[in-house]
Amino acid sequence: MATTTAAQRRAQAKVEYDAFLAGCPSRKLLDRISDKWVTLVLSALGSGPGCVGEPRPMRYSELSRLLAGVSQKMLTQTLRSLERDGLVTRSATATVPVTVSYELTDLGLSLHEMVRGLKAWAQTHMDDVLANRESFDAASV
Amino acid sequence: MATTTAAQRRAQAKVEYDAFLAGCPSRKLLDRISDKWVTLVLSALGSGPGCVGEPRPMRYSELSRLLAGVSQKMLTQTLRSLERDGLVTRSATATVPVTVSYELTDLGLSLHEMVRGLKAWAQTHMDDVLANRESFDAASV
DNA sequence: TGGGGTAACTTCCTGATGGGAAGTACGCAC
DNA sequence: GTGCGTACTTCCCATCAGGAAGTTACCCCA
Repeated sequence: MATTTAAQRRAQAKVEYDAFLAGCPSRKLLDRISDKWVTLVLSALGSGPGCVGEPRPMRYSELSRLLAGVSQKMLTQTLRSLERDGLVTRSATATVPVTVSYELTDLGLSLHEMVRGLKAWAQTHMDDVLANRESFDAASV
Repeated sequence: MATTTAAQRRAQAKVEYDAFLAGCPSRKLLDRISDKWVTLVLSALGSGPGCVGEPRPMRYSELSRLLAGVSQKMLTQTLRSLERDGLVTRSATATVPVTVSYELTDLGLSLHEMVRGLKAWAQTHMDDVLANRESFDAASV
């Protein structure tokens, strides 16, 4: 047949791209999204401050305040690359001073589903990890 | 009451730890697991070369070959920190030369569930991202 | 009319970090 | 005793992230 369904194309992509290969474009993409600021920005845009809300647009300054410790440079850089990859949209309104807000696209939302799990995992398993570190450090004195 | 169940403690941890805060330990943990080599190592140990198999132990050299482009330094460093955090176990058998193999713990397996999604996402949405980049770059000439 | 304020960057400098390559330890085989 | 294979470890350098200060554009208040 001449046409393929989305599911078929996706299944094919799975064998075409292999993120284990250094030269594969999907490896570079995986490197890009396996980044702490990407994870935090997507978490913020996807479920708000408490990580329990709905996806909603957020302003630059709001993100900057929420993601404690992010430098302006890194935030701008991260948002720019997410925009380029089609994961967020940037919209500036001509108020004074100019107001810029960022929002997840559908594609960004699909990645958010994955990333949200990471943040939740870190928070729920923190105690386990801490305990493991303690016993590891104690053993290797 | 004086005792708490594991589930209660976990629910409490969710509010105690907030990875958005720069000083929170879970933020540092999230930074640690939002790392390209962590993602790739966990993917490899969790589902083998094609990302379709079962979790199984892998040798240092096997990982090094599979994760094309990883330096020995980074692989050792990543494995060490995963071991410290209780996500993998390291077992050396006294053959000649010594054989070392790494295997996911239950904790590592639970993180693998999240991480596997990231790699799959990168591979299935590669084309979308590529298309977005093209139109973005074309628009900003 | 000019000084101050704010949002969203941008630039510069410097310290940290990742990659590459070379070195190490061990023990057997030749 | 020399060479090899595995699993590291160390050193050096290029790149990169963080911090702080500068930039633009416009309005408000005196």
